[in-house]
Amino acid sequence: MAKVTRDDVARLAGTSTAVVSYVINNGPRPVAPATRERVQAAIKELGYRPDRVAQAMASRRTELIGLIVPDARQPFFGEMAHAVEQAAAERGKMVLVGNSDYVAEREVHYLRAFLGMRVSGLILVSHALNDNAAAEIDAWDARVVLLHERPEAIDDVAVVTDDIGGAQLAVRHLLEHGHPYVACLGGVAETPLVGDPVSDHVEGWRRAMQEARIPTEGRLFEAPYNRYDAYQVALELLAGPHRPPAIFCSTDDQAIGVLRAARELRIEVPEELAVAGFDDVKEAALTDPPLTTVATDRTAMARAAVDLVLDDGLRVAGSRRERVKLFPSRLVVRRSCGCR
Amino acid sequence: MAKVTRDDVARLAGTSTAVVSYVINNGPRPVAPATRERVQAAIKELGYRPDRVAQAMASRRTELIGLIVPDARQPFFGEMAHAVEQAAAERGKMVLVGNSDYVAEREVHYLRAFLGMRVSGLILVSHALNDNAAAEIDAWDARVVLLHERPEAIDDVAVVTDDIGGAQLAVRHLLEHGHPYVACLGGVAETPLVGDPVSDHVEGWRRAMQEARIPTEGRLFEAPYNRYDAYQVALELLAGPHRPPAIFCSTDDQAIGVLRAARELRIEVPEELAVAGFDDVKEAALTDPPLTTVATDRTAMARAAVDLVLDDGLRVAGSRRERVKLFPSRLVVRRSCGCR
DNA sequence: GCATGGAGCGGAACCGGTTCCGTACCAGCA
DNA sequence: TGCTGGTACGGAACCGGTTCCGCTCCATGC
Repeated sequence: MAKVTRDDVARLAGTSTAVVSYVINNGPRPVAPATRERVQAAIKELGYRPDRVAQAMASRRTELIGLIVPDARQPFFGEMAHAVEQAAAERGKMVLVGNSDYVAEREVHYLRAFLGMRVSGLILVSHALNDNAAAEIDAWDARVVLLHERPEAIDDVAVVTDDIGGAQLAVRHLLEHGHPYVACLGGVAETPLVGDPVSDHVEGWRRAMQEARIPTEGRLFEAPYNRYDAYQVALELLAGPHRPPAIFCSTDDQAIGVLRAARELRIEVPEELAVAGFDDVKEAALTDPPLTTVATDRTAMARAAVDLVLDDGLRVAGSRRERVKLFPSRLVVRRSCGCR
Repeated sequence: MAKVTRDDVARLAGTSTAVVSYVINNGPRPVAPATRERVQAAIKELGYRPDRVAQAMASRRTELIGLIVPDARQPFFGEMAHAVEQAAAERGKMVLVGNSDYVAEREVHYLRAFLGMRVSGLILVSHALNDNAAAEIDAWDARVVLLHERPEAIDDVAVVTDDIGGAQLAVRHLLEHGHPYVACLGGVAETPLVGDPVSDHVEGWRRAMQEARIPTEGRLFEAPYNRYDAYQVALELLAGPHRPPAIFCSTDDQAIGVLRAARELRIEVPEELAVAGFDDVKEAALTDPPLTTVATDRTAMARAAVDLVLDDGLRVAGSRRERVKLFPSRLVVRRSCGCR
């Protein structure tokens, strides 16, 4: 099909290209109803579709939001990305997703690429944020919202959950079952970041243990945030001489790996080992036993992030206004912790 | 930071904007080494970054590939999307991902949106493809490659696996263990499509059963392609009066749901129930017991799809050249089928 | 010595829209 | 009737690049 431009439409409707533009965008200038109808008829007849690239070029705007996540294959990030996509669609925007794979330079790569495409805003759910990225963002004068994470380097606008508090809830709950202590499976921090939610989970664990006057030394273990690596680490830990009575994992995905390792070793959960996670991914309800975890409202958070980035997303490295939107987290009790 | 255009660069380097362009794109016109260096110095000094939108506008090309999947949260699609992203990155392209959520109109929506953004090609891994979508693609004269699926409406360029043959392998393998028959958990087809790989899995099951002269009537069950729905269906099926001795699932995700249901019902796998899936998602190695399945080379398929779409992706609804790239599938034997 | 040709570059058209500016036209009012 | 003001619209500049066209300059060949 031959390319149809707005010129063709204007010609057929007997008007100017400007008017066609106003009809398509509903203003801002008044258009006589009769003209409007002629234009619309012409558009339909020719099967005209405006060229988004040209629109973006001329208007210096796009309908795009960039989203950067570490790895969308992990359930938490996948679900978060999906929620952002939904929220964006509700506002007529499309989402570009980039997976950083936890590599800082890939993150900067996507940052650059997205900004070059003139996305109208950026949402970062990222582990690898560093000064390099901050500089990039600053140079482009971009609207950015941090979702779920809040590294130090960049901390103006963020949508986060109460990670420390949520973790405390979970650990306290485990302690109430009378376990002498609760071990913690934290993440492996390539770049230790203040504001990393997962390390905040570790912090929550630490606080809950301290409240109960239980020492934490030697009870913190580490694994990458996914089930596969957590499985390997758990196999060693649980088969070793100091198997903990209970373990709090900083992500559900890790907890799933731990459950799998326990089964492998014929350790009964929750009778011989209590397990809790964090995130309440969909799968947590279908593990065996179902996983006790801490839920966050991903849908609401995604919506908030989209709203913020579109309405008043800030330049990240500019004024330190500290606009942080905090969402509560709540404990979801299932069988893996020994209740019922 | 003030916007820097190539004009500024040209001025600083004492040359024309055209030359700047040739330097950035490495040709096609020769540029004297000295000039090239002056331009590069100017670019660096000014921190100039070309505007992708303007580039796309002027060159009528983009570095974008559109990818439409049903739901990237499902492991298979998530892994496929990741593979495509990798393959595209190797060729310097970026991927726009759209989730159709199995809804045909959302698919057309993304199709339209992506084409409006002048993606240089489209890769469809989609269930909902229909004539509507085909018309849209045709209207835009787009380059399209179908990955993993091959609906009738659109069948020129496709990258697929040997779904029927792979399923036969798995079912034959199950039969060799002496089970009187193998049940099949197929998909729920909103729109029955010839070329739907998952229904091809069912077809493979049917053929393998026929080879062995075993009737298939009443032995085909249906569930949506994810573990959650499959779990529900399996609970009923396995608790009912006609529990099959073995079951072949059309996707691994479904098989995971079946395994979970079996555990819930205290049915031992593989002793009391043999299970096999299809796809060999990463998680299949970590189920309990590990899942026997049929593997396809997603990395190679994704790469092939990217190559096809960039090099000689065809207009889908044009000539019926039937360019189909078939990849073999192979059986991966793990414990869930009773071996070892 | 002069035609030939290719390398290197500047100028300008162009991609397909948006948006500013100016004007024609008509109604309302003095 | 003449002036004012607002409505509807046409013309054209502009967004920031790419790419075509043609010019200059210099080396080469006869």
